[in-house]
Amino acid sequence: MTQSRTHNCGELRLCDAGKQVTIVGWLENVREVGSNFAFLVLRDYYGTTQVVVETEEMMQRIKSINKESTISVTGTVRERESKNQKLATGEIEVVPQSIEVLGKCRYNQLPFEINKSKDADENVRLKYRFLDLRNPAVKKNIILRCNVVAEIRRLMTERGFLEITTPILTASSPEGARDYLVPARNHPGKFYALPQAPQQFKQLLMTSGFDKYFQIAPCFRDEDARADRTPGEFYQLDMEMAFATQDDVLSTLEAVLVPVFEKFGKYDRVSQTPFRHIPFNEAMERYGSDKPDLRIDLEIEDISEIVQGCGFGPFEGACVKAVAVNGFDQGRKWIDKLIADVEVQTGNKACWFRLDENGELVGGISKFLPDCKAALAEKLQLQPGSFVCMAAGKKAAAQKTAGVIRKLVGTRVPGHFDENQYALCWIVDFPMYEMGEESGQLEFCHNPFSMPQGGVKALEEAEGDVEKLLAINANQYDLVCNGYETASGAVRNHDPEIMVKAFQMVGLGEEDVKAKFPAMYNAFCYGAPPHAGAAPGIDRLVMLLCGEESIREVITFPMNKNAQDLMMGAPTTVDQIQLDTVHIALNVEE
RNA sequence: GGCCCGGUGGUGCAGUCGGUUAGCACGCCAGCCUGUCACGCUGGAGGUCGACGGUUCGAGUCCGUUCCGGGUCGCCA
Repeated sequence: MTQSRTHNCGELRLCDAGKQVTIVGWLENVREVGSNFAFLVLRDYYGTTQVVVETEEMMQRIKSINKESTISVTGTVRERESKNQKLATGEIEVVPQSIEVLGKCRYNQLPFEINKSKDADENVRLKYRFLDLRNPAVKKNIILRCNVVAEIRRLMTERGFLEITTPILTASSPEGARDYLVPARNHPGKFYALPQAPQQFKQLLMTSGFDKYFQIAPCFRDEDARADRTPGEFYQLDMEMAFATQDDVLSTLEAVLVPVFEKFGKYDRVSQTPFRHIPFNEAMERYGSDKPDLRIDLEIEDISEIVQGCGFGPFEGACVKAVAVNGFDQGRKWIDKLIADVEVQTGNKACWFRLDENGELVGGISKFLPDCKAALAEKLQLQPGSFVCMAAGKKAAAQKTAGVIRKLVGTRVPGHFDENQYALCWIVDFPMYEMGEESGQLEFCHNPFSMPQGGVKALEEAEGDVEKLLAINANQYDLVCNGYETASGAVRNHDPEIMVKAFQMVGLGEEDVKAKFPAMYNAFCYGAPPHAGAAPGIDRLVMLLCGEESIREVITFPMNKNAQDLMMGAPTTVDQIQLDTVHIALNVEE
């Protein structure tokens, strides 16, 4: 580059007319108007600026330059003859004296058009992510993410939190997700693991007396992807506070996250603090989910007792949940789509009935229900034109299915979904234990680090009584925003004796605790502070702020669903020498 | 691993009941156009319809198998 730029492509204004400038960027478009006259659009990070070519010499010069080449234009700023009010730089143009190609684009046909890259096939976008990111509409999410992270750092630091980094190469943890393993060259047969979260490190920092810790922490989990869950790696605002209660953590996160939602969010409305607290059991009962979307005003009703004996097989002896809407005017096709979508998302079939304009039971399973009609009408506040969709089964399955019905009906029937807001709530009082579906044994419901409510006393009183144990709640909480789990946290169990007791309830002993969490168990025996913390997911938070439905839109270089990086070609095979160095023999089926 | 949806020129999509030369928009190439800004106009190139097999006189379309992608269930302490 013979001449450094004097201005960027977003800053020239009418007052700059007459100045000699050099601007650089990507050749976004060429509009030829007449054989000796053309407009070039030059784009950089900051914006676009129009360059007008008026001489035959310059026309020849630009003919050979492919779009998306980088060029340097030196020339004079001039007031436009016809201005474009839609553009920040729309009042001026640059008349070039020289145009230098800095980086030639060797292809005149791109894999996709830059400004339409969001419509392109995702494989192609991910393979050419560097081109995809040239699109300002794609780039904007990444920029927002940077600003969000900077703001979070500022707010946390302001509140006295220290950002402390923790190891990436660490020990495999025995529970939770599958680990990513890294062979240890100097220790044949042994492996490091990438951390699923800095959980144990941050708790150890508390025992070391770092009062308030946070970290924008990479976390690695070898689990399958979802639309809102990237495979492989993701980032959390990992935070922990010593000598803190649940309320200390919740109010800290409210104080940090609300300004972030207000400043960067797509929607202006954000829930007022303190956010609503909804106990887990209540959330499951009323919303059929531990991450309810509170923008939907529908709630689930239990009609198990009303419909017992109605003669419809799946209802017999089952838990039956219903979602009702009034003023329903959709046809059979709509309903069939709903039932099909519920089945796709839950694996369970929903059933339904309607009341027609005369208040008569019609459609679906209505023929089984005449005897229950009055009771149903009272419980569900039915009117002529009501639609009721139901799920039956074991309690948890019926709740979950009804939760999906609530979400689909609420967003599809007009008037029940107040979309343009951030509806936040805390889900609290998660159960400490649950019955394992496969094992039939008592298991930790979420994680074994949480302090059981009532402490060791609650455990001792419930010991041996499965019902009582299942009723014990943990000091554990999730932050939910618009139906997405946005953060998860707990008051930790910092007492080795309570830890051992908690493990005993699931059939494990002191030796197991020591073996699974040696550092923490050891550290807690040397005087640990009560502590609590949480970890909001950065990717999901930014996704909510941007209003994106795919998490890949807020990750700079995302992997695809199958945890492949199509751009870099990861994962790859490696040389035999590399394998030998780390003492790995492959056992791969053809 | 199960289920649902999709795969058609470089890109996005249409393609009816199985029937003639597979359409449209954008992009690309050529020509025209002196104020465009989603520039416009005219013409052109570009397709083994994901792959394999089957049914049929005839398959983009129907059937089977398979590959790839997305969604979802399982999974995610």
